[in-house]
Amino acid sequence: MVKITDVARHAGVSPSTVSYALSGKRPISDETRRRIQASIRELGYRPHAGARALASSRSNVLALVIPLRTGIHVPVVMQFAVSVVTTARRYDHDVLLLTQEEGEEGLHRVADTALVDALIVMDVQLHDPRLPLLRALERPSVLIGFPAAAEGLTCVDLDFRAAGELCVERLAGLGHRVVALVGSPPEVYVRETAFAQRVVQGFTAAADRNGMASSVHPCAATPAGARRVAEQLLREQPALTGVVVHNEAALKPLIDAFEQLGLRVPTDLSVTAICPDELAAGLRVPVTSVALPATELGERAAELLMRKLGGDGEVPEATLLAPRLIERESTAPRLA
Amino acid sequence: MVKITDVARHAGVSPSTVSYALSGKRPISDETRRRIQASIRELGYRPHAGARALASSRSNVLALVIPLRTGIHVPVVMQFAVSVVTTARRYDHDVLLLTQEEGEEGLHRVADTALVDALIVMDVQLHDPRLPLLRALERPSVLIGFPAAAEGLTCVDLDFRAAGELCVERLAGLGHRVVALVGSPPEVYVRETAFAQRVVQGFTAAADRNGMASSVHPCAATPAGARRVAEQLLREQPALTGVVVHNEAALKPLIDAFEQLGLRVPTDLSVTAICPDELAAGLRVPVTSVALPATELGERAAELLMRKLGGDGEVPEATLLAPRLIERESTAPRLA
DNA sequence: ACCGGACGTCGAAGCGCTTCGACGATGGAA
DNA sequence: TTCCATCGTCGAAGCGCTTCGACGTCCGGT
Repeated sequence: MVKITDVARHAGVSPSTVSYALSGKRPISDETRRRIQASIRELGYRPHAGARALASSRSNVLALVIPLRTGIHVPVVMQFAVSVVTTARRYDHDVLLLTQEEGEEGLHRVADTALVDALIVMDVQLHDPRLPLLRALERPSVLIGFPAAAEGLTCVDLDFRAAGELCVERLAGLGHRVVALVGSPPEVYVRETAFAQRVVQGFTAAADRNGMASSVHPCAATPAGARRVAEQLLREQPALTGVVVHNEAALKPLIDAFEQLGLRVPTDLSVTAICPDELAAGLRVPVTSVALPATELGERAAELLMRKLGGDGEVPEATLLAPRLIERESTAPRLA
Repeated sequence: MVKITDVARHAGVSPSTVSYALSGKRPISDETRRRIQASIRELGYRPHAGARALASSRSNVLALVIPLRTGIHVPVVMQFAVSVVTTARRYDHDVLLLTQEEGEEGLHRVADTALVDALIVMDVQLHDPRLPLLRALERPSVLIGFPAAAEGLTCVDLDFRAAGELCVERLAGLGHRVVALVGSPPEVYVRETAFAQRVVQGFTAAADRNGMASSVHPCAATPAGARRVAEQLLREQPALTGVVVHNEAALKPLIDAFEQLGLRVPTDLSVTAICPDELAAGLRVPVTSVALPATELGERAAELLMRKLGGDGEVPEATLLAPRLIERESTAPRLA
């Protein structure tokens, strides 16, 4: 193994000069720097990660905790992970992969051994048991998703409220006057995450603002549940022409149910959804939807972390990404 | 930060004794060990990863290179990654995530800086440019997939030949006498990977062994291509009752085409496939299939790597996992 | 002409851990 | 009883890097 002293000798300088030439933490003359760089190339020098970490107390590694729970859309997680890795590399950092299974002990381990400099935690629950730990940890972290009490934590997520609004605004723009939100299963509104409620808020606010008649319907994540909701809507809201779906599992069966009940999409009924793009695009009738911007979330999370590590002042505690609606074939102007 | 000297002082021993108590590399009396462990718990000691890596030249981190190319099934990659992480943890190792994008330079970086002790490389191509590097690297590696020349490399993969055989044997067992293999797109047989050819070999061998009439049909990965192959099969092989599909993209359109042409699956035609489970199980007619055992592959890869690191003698260069066929609804006995 | 500061470099002191050699104590073999 | 091997522990020497303080040199300001 070629080490810094070898480079120093080869370039005719001291090891510290090589180090400074590499880090730029002190001025080095162009001439010297060039000579050092030539030596580095010639000898194929690579600084030893462990030694560097020990001396500088910086490992240049981030931890990424990925969820394992069923129900989350795998391609989205993957997209996110890739985006984090790519972004981290731009800042000369690597990414250590942890599974949620490791729990708090895992966080402790990588943080306390100084294996990583910082952490990104995905799939944060409303009352996540890891929160106190993340607050107490001496290393910075960024969460994906918003827990109930986010004070003192840096969080990134899609702005679900705005997403709800956006779906409604789109339907309003197409002339729809009566809309319904088909939401997550009832239990989700209680436990898990706050995002479900945020969607409801946005949906309702936008409907009110536009003087639309609106209603909200939690929906079980099963075909039968979707069918039930579809029937109920037809019965109770005969004037309904616009639906917003925030329930991945129910989206397809819901559309099927509507069509079986005699409503064509988008001719009779316009549908928008908040769900992964692949899901929306892959249906028989591709659905106009607001996607979860996994790549952008990953990038933001990594960048926030780098800023925290850099000590560039404070970073915002909450980052909400603006939703973007992708027009597909499930929406149409309301028939006069 | 609490360090080993703190623990040593607290326990009334020397730092080296603490180290030996932890590593077990020298005998330590029960009494002393207990005292040390109590001190560790009480002080909350965690050895510094960098220091440990520097002193022992072992980082206890594996690199995992995941593919980004489109066309590979994301959930399978994810399953694989999780499995590697889980297995690595059993051996007290962590996993650093690299994307294929980093290429050879990335491998060099993590290996030469001693950031990782060993590497797992997924999605290996037939003539992968990284092979010479992996051979030359001072750190052990395991490949997922078989390149053209695998000498000197440790490779793990599904036994695609046996998978082809298994599909045919199943059809033979159901009484089918005339079978066809609908394979990968023509270009795949040239470039990319050897697995396509292995499936053909297995398919043909098993058909011959069972005295079946058989034919092989490369197939473009498009609905139109699938349709074309279906039509051709009906025309040229009127007695055909069994099909093996080794082409993810063509599976669904192929079945659709058959049914549109008047063949019911499985009544008139039995179909087996080699493809990810989710795909096979998610179709209108769930398809009897041989799955890619991602979890087991990940576990095997990690375990092989640990053995190589442990220096427990030699490990086999090639590990082929036995295929397992999952019975679904696309196969039935041949009608008399 | 003189002084202060920036520039460019060096030497040395660690960072926290592992590991090697050494050494007394113990115990079984001769 | 003597000797040697083993056990259990210690001290010291690094592992390869960063960083701090120091020191000459050069330059511009006064």
